[in-house]
Amino acid sequence: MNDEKKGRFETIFDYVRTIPTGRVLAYGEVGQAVGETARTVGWAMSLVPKDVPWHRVVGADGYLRIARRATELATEQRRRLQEEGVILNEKDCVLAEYFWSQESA
DNA sequence: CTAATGACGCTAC
DNA sequence: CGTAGCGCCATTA
Repeated sequence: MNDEKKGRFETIFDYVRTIPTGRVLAYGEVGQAVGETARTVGWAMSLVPKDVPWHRVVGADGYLRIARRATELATEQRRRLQEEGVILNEKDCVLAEYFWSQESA
């Protein structure tokens, strides 16, 4: 245990795992919560394990920033979100009401 | 140590 | 509304 040498990812992964179903968060929001920047979060997402709901992480404006690099993954992410009850706009944009807030519940 | 990259965020044009 | 550039930080070569 204690493999903290893996990097800062562990902190980010742990936070993403705490995201409830039907809710989403932005890279910057997660980064701010763990004390890292959006860049670091985005990097961690590329190495995120399967036990982490990476599909619940979207852009700060609610759009799937991933679509810019991997449109195929964006389609899969969009499908997963809808299965969890998250509705997306015609532009693959998540409604602000789906953004999760620790103080909101 | 330097250079390049990356699933970001924002401003500028 | 679309594209480009800068900042910011971590990882890899």
